[in-house]
Amino acid sequence: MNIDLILQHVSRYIQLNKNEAELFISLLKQKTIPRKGFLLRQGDICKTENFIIRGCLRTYSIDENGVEHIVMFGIEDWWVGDLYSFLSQSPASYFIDALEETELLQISKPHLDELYEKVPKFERFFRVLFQNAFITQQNRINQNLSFTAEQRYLEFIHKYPQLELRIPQKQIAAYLGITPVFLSMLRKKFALK
Amino acid sequence: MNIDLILQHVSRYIQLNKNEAELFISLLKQKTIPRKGFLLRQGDICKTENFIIRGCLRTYSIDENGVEHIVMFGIEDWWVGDLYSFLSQSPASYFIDALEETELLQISKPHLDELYEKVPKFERFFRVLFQNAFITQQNRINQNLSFTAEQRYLEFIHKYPQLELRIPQKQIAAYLGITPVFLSMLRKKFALK
DNA sequence: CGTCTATTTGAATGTACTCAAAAGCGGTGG
DNA sequence: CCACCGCTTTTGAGTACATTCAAATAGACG
Repeated sequence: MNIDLILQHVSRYIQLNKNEAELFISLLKQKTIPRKGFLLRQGDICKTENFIIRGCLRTYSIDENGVEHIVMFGIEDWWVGDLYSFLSQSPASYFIDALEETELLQISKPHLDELYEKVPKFERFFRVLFQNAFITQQNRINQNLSFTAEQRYLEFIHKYPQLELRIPQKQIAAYLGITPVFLSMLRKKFALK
Repeated sequence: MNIDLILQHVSRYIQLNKNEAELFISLLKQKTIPRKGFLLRQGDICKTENFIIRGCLRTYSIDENGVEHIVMFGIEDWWVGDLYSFLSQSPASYFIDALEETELLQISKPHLDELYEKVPKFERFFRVLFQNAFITQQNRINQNLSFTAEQRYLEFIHKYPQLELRIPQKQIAAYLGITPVFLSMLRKKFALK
């Protein structure tokens, strides 16, 4: 079980002694999701928060016209899940599926509560994580308000150059909030320059 | 100094004993901002996180064409600030000003760090706060991707009926990401039905 | 009461979408 | 290993949603 990655990840924010690290690890469960496999469907209860060791997931909704809208991509070193569903144990708003075969470490709500209880440092760990996520999301909201589709696309490939190579164009369009057709037109325009 | 509101707010998530509450309060500074007054300008360093006791603030950016885009409104019981600027003590991306005369309780970065140190429960407090803010923002991102301007407007007045009455239409347009002119057209359409 | 700002209205324009069809690409089975 | 099938991307034409510009009207505040 590939534990090093998550211990390294945690150690960027808090220091664990041996006992604490062992407890933490004992609360995790490994899972592998094949390409195109689902981690969560709209309407399910989200039972776990999920740390990605390897692979790529997308969190998305499907609107009344059947169009997919991606609220986030997850790759190595990221946590994914439907947080509201997880916390309230109510039906999920989002689908989560794999764009590549993906290896996860999962923690259930009871286990996470136990972890907060026994190792309160994890309050800080997740406080910092959510803090950062808040900043990232606020940025994205601001950019969605301020920028045209063209600017948002350029910003995306500038900020996530790795992702652009791994992910079909169609998915990038669903993240930017435009149609694949329109994204194709934008790219053609750039190619001419 | 009106402290009850913030103590009540904190007690929704963590329990403080008398000493802890006194320490917390001792780290806060009160401030009043007049209508149209600024709490923060783009380029300033954001020195404090700010809890709103009374009034209404807006956090916004101004794009290259001089157009304002509102990333959030803040009213009673909310925290506002430019979080990235606050944490890194680097120049702010956002302006924050008052739509109404607003009363704040402010905590500086050194004081907040001291608070985390001396009363670690506050790690949990802010962890939960950021958790909730994350969910709210993710929702907004999803709605910006999924909905037309018309749907977003209806959603807004449904979700924040109090705000709609307190805030000029122009500001709502800047929050929804549309022009005031177009919002006016939408409203006319509804009035006819 | 007068000034300044917000809102409304109308016309012309632009950005992004829909629909339809063709071309490209990748995975799978024969 | 090649051929085929399904999915993604491209291309083009027509359309819809939202913007810009300009001017008139309404409302708020000193």
